[in-house]
Amino acid sequence: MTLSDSSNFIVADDHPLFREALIHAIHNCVPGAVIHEADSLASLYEVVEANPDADLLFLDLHMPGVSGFSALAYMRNNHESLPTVIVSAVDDPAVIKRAIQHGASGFIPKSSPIRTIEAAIDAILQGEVWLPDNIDPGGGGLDNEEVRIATAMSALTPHQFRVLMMLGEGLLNKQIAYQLGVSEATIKAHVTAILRKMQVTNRTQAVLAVQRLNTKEPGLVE
Amino acid sequence: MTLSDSSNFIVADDHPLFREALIHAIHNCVPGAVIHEADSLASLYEVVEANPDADLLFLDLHMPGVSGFSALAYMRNNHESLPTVIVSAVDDPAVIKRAIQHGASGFIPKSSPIRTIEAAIDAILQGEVWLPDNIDPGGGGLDNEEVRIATAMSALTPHQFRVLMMLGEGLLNKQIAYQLGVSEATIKAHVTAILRKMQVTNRTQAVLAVQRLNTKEPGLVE
DNA sequence: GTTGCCATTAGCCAAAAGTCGAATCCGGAG
DNA sequence: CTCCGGATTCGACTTTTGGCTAATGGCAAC
Repeated sequence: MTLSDSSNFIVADDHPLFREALIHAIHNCVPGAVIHEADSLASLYEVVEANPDADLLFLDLHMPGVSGFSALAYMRNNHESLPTVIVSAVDDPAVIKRAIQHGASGFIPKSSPIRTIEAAIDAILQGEVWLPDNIDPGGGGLDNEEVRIATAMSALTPHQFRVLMMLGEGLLNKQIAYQLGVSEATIKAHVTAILRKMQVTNRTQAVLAVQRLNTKEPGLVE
Repeated sequence: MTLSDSSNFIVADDHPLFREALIHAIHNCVPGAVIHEADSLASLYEVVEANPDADLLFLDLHMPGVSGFSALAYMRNNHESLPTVIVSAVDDPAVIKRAIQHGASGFIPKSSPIRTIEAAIDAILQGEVWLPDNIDPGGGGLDNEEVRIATAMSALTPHQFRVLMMLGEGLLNKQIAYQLGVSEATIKAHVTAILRKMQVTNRTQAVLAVQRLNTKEPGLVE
């Protein structure tokens, strides 16, 4: 009941069954909605590029190619006009808080009953920020270091971001080049740019930086 | 009131104030106890080597040089006769469960009242496994991958383990060599041995493996 | 169009990483 | 004591990284 007849949504989740269920819920909320699917970081790129006018992105925290808040931080700063809702099996309050602080427009735990999920979708389409019950997004802000990393990461170009994620899998330049179908020289150029922007001096440190956005553990008190 | 007059304890924690408080509590439980202190991974090594007959180790989860379960996994497999109690500011049930599954003889949250800490020490000296209230160590076991990593890590020699931890800080071979006072060639040899034992092909992958023992996030469901 | 950014690649070079084999040291078994 | 195995050390060699320059083409904004 919410929008024009040409509502465009993107659902990014690597679990086909859940994707289908989510799409079903969306259709219940917005009957005429057009929904595009992605099941990996690579396909998410394609879909987002192909649909720059999308109204909302449902993003799983863990997909092949990305894990944690990396993708969220990147999407938020490179496609500011595309609101992003996190859909995740994790329901740790700290994770939810961090997602919101990284710019998510809502957080839907996969464990939610369908009724709740539909209510969440409705609320978010109204422009609200939807959170599970009993979650207070207030309180302490993000770790300084985490903000710095997220900011640096959002300054990466799409290709650089993909390469960074592959560094995070421990791949060699050669392997990355092969998988992306480009020459090793290209990857080296990307890596150099990545190290600069992330303000680190080698790939291991870049990977460690990414890890800080990919774990529940923010900065470890005491 | 528990043991012979020559009880030997080791307290490893980088926070001087807390170390003192813990030592005080131990003295209350075992008046004649001899207590050795360590405030880093390096000093922990020295103290453990110097006191192979120690009766119990109180180990903080986060010290300069190590973070997470790495040190626990290593100690448990290289000094089997030395029971280890984790003392940590973290009190996430999942973390406590994993500590026990990695072979800890108990878990004492730093937030515990002194009375409780003393009760914990008493219980552990009796040979019991002490846990905070309302923690059930049962349930799902450790991630397969996590077990493999912990096992591989426990096969490392002391030097190799230290080098691995320093890899985990993103240091260069050169820097590690300087800090340990040996040549770069030596570090390279250690790294090669580490890569073999951890069954990975480069340092980035080794660091990623270590990270899996250093975060709350075990294997990420769904 | 012109300008600027991104992606791509080559080529070159210096530094870092990783492999191999060998020397040394050291603690325990015989 | 001698011998053995592992830990530690190190140098020589190969591969991988990372930095720099320069050139190409595409695409979007001005």
